[in-house]
Amino acid sequence: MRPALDSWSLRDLPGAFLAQELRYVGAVDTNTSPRVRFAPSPTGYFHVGSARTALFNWLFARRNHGTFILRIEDTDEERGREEWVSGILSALAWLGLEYDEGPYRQSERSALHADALTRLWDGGYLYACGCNREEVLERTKGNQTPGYDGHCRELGLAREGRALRFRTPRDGITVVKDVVRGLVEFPHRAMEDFVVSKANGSPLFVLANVVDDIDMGITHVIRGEDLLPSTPKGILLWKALEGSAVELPVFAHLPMLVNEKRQKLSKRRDPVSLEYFSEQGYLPEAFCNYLSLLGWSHPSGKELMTMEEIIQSFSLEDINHSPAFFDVVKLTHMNGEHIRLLDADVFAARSSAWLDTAPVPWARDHFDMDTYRRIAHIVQERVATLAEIIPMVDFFFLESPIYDQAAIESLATNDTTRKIVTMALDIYSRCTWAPDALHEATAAMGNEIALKLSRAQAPVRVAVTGKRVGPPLFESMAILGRERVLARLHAFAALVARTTPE
RNA sequence: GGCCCCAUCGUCUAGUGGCCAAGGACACUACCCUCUCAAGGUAGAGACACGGGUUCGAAUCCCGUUGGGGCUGCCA
Repeated sequence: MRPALDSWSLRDLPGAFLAQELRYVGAVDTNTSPRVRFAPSPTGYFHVGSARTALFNWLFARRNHGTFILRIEDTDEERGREEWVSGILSALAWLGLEYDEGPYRQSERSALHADALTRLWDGGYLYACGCNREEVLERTKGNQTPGYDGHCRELGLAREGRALRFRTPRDGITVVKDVVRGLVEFPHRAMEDFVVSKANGSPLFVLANVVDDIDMGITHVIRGEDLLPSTPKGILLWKALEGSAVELPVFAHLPMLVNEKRQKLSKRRDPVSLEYFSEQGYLPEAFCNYLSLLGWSHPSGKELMTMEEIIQSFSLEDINHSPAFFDVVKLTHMNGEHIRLLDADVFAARSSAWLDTAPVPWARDHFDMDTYRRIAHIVQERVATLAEIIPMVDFFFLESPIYDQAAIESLATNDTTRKIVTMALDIYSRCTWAPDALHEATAAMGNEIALKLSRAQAPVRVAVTGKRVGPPLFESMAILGRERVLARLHAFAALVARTTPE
């Protein structure tokens, strides 16, 4: 299905290409150190598809001791917005994908693009076009091959004030050599004379993208598969600019990330920004780990990996062909695994830092780091996201717990509740204040009225934490302290009395 | 419509002609563990889209069909 890379280097490369390769013999560094770029356009918030592309570029650069370049493709001043640019920057920062060069702004490189345009014009590769979209559509309505009909191709129109089109060869094909797809052939007759610059003179994507790639010495173009159809256009431009014998970059078109309807993830249609994941308490390393598994897999099949492990085994050749659905459920599970991988003190530090800016129900100055440190390891082994910590520890930092109404009501109609609370008030005021002793005391209490521990602890749990589920009760009580526990039991008794229906 | 890409459990994938009565992970089910909830452990259910070839032998190679997707902008 996919020809080996070296099979085509011998077979279909022209002699000139081989000569080109020979020039680099001895020039060790330029030939062995790859240069890749992540080139987002600031036309929407940063979503997971962009993150995956950025990650794969970064992984490839790190694996091969190459250079990872960030280039903002902001040539469309109509759609670009400055806040989207900072969104890109902060997303990359959160992901931990630091770039070695950039951020370059394409809009600041217009002199370069203008120069390329002039060279192409002078070389006869371009022609001016005065048609507008409506006219073209009108003329080509019934055509077999869609797109521009070449109306102005031989008109010899003056360049000024007109859009410029590339004179696509009528015959022949352009072959895209792609590491993940193999050789992909595009017949020229199915390619239109595409526009390279607008009537106002500003360059379009294909042009600016290629000119900048050439200028920056990009060796590997790693991007989404949606860009595959525009690649032959880029190659045509590349050859027009650099000569047909030029050494093209290695292309790697990554399979699309799709939504539940198997459509390409879109900024408008699938509003899941990266910000959401950091706000929900996903760990960037877990996020990257999960993302790395979308279209790529470790040769051993290992899934839970550190960034270092991923870097060490990452390779473009191992990327698969099919689109992948971004599954938040699996991401969440993996996030939990990464949380559990953390050293206890690291978890305490990172999670408390996250809590610091998260929406929490307690007053900020009621948060107590010493208490948190004591409970953190218990929380660590049962949450999948940092956001799940909040309801699990809130009762430590609240004056009185947030009561689960359903729990209160069901306990209030239960006779044993009152008994247990009364007994608990008594026994907890006398017993040793330690998890084991509290465990025994509660079990003994249950024994007296023939209740299993699971039943006997329930009212106590609700009284102390406000909820039916939570961290281990006796450890929590030990940390909370005898006074506060007793106070909550009293308050709870009153609450139950008030709630009890006659 | 045209061009291009893709096709293994619900999902992400392993698989590059025999080691596959198809392996792993998430989700699901049952059980174990257990003070609740998780975590953890064990077991289970679950897929090669279809049809033709090639071959002693095909999930793997070829052709076709079907299905899905991408592109088709003076967006990127």
